[in-house]
Amino acid sequence: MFKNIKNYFNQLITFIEDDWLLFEERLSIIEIKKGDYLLKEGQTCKMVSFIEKGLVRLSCTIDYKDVTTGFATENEYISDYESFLLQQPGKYNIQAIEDCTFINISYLDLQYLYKQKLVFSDAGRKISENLVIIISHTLTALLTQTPEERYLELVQIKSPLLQRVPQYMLASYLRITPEHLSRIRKKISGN
Amino acid sequence: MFKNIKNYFNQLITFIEDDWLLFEERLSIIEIKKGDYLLKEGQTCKMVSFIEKGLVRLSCTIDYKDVTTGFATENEYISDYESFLLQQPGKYNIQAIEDCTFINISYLDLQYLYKQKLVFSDAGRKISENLVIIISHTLTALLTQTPEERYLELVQIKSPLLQRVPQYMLASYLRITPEHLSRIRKKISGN
DNA sequence: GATTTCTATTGATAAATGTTAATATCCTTT
DNA sequence: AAAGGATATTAACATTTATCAATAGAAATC
Repeated sequence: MFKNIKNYFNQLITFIEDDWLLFEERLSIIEIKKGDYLLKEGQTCKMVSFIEKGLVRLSCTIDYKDVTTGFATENEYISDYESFLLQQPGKYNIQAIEDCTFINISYLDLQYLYKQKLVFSDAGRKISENLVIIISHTLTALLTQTPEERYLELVQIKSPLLQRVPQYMLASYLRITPEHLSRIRKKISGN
Repeated sequence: MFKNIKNYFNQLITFIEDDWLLFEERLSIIEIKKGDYLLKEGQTCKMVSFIEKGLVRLSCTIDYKDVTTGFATENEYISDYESFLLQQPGKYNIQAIEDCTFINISYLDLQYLYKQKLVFSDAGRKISENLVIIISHTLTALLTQTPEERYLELVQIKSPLLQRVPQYMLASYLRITPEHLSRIRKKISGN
């Protein structure tokens, strides 16, 4: 069951067998169906979820409209990090675009582990650092690219994702209307 | 000399006197003049810099144009985190908008400290977590607000900063042209 | 203090993107 | 297979924002 999450951690850090045991007994598993929510805005995010299977989107409501701000899929983490880290009510929804299986660790269990051994604090630091890299890159892309360029990069880097996400959600993520995305796609495909 | 940086850390974590000694002997001080660069794109960012005095901007070059992506001032950190964390050449410049004094810690010294004591790894984790919160918030703002709304928030939250930054840099940061910012300001001030 | 350079504003026009509405396509469900 | 609902495309038009050009204002340099 924990093969994927173990692989993920092995890329970051060296756990000995004993660390794994301590870690695994803190994990919980949740399954939800397509369309269902793992987290709704206004709730305090209690856990970080490793995606064992499926695809989710991160969204929030702006001017009564639902805006997709990110996607995450197999072997990635998802959480409302701001809400999770501050343990305050957050602004984000996490919704399953496909049936999903999550492996979760709660805030309290994580704090417990951080205090137990340096290796856990190190792992937490590295995961945070990775997040900084990922979010920084997203931010830079948004600051420096046009919608068309962002779409092209998405096609290049996350092509498999495009097949699994409805276009209107992609448009929302790219910060353009579905109509405009449709025009960009037409233009790219060669008028 | 290290009063400000100590205050900053005391908000995050409890260092004992011994920790401070270990920490302080790893710090270095750099001063640069207005207009000069602490880091230029293409270089690998070797350190994280606490701003003791002054004001800097983070920028990168897009289509031969210089784009401001962030500001940082007294009692904040600045770095090209992506370049720093990966120890790879980066895309960002750090330029002094005013004469600056930085207190720096190098990548290698930081790795050394992380191995010494849990408290340093914990501090590093918390700083990364703070960064995640800050960058996430910036990202969300960019995803969900119009240029005018972003300007108004900037006025509210970082009013002192506005006095110190030329308007064309602000415009670049808001992702609009200086002309457009000028029009927004005119409109807000009451036609 | 005059000159020069950089910065900010304004107006006219162009380009990009959004809005609305109609139609077409695809997917479910029956 | 038909019906219904969701999603995607297309067109006409509106709005936002950028571009270009000219001018005004501010700040640095001599």
